[in-house]
Amino acid sequence: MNTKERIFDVSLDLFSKKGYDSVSLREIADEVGIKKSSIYSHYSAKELILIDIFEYFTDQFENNDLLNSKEFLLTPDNKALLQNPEMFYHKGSQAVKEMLSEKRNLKICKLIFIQMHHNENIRSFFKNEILIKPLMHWTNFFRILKEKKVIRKDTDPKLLAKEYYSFPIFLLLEMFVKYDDIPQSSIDNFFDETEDHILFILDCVKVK
Amino acid sequence: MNTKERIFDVSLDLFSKKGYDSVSLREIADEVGIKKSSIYSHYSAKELILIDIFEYFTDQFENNDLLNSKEFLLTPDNKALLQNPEMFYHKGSQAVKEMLSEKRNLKICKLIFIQMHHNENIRSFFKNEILIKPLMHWTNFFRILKEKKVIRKDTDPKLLAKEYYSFPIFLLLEMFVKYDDIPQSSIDNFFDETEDHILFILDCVKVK
DNA sequence: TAATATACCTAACTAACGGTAGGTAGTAAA
DNA sequence: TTTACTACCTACCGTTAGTTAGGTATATTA
Repeated sequence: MNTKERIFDVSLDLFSKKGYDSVSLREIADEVGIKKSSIYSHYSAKELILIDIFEYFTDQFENNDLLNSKEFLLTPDNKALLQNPEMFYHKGSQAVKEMLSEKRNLKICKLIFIQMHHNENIRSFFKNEILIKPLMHWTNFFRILKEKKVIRKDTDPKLLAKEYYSFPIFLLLEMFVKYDDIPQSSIDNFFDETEDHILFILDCVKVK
Repeated sequence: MNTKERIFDVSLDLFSKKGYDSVSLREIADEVGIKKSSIYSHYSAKELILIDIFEYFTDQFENNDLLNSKEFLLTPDNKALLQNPEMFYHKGSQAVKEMLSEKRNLKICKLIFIQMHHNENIRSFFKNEILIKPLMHWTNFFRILKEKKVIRKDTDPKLLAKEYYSFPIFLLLEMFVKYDDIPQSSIDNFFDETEDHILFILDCVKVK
């Protein structure tokens, strides 16, 4: 593992625990085992480390196979979906699981939660990619289920989207507040609870 | 309005927008219209401003009449609750509404969301008072409803508590990410959406 | 009227920050 | 063998942070 990667990982680790501003280059250098000025051989400014971390994440976000797969795309003709909406949820959940199973990504995710109020780029990423787009996605999901009479007609797709989505976001927030280093058991638990949750919601609104 | 109060309010305003560390005493002093060293006539250290703000909030939290009223206390013998659980929710919601209707409290609430990852006191306050205790409260709520057969017996009070509570927390987070200054319309909307939400949940699990 | 306290000021201090200059040892290419 | 580059070093820079010292004008109290 080369020095630049070590700087990347040490920075990410510290940033995700204390926030960007509270971590000094001296601290990073100490942890890596070099002098602070040597960091400049790899990153020409502190902020470029943060940008690098953030780019690493968004690249993965955009290139995630499952999130972009045809199976994940929701169309009104998707027979499999209509017969088994839980299956469709499962696909999406798989994509998130794949992403968060890498420790780096989980740390970046935490960093985003911590840092979004202090950095305009991260804030707008959170707003668009973590709030608006997923909510649109799930609204569409419930809208189609409603059109196709899989779920009751007195339901509001937009409300249901929030009903569904607020739960895992809450769990993430809870996790990030609770732990500096997030244990694997807690991650597993996150997916279990979210699974129970979607089953509950679907059971509530399905046409019996 | 005396100078100390002005320092309090200006600090709260800036802290809730940019976070504690990103706001300098110069900035606060400029906004108040005095020199930075004059702040020390009122607060002997920067952190004492934050502590003062935080104490102001927790005092209100502990002394909130509605939250401590008998009507709010949940007992298995509470006939009114069993006949109309929506009413019980309404009481709790009133207490929160009363609290957040004061602009200062809303700003402090935002400050807590922003600052909790950087301050151990605020983090543990959030963990205990905003996460653990409310979840216990709502678990108890659903547990009694279940015992008294108001809601279905195949429900899990703990899951229901999270089902209920994750939603308003999500809305708060959404609001704090979206706005620097939170407009009244957004606050009104928060309570409307939360009301729709609890009605939806109760409707889902009620014995018909 | 004299003494005291308050609320502000200017000016300076110390510590820490991100960043730069300039040098050195080791490696690789010409 | 010379040249050039890389990755690191020591030492220092300017800036800004929170904080303190010491002074002044105003208002209150003895």
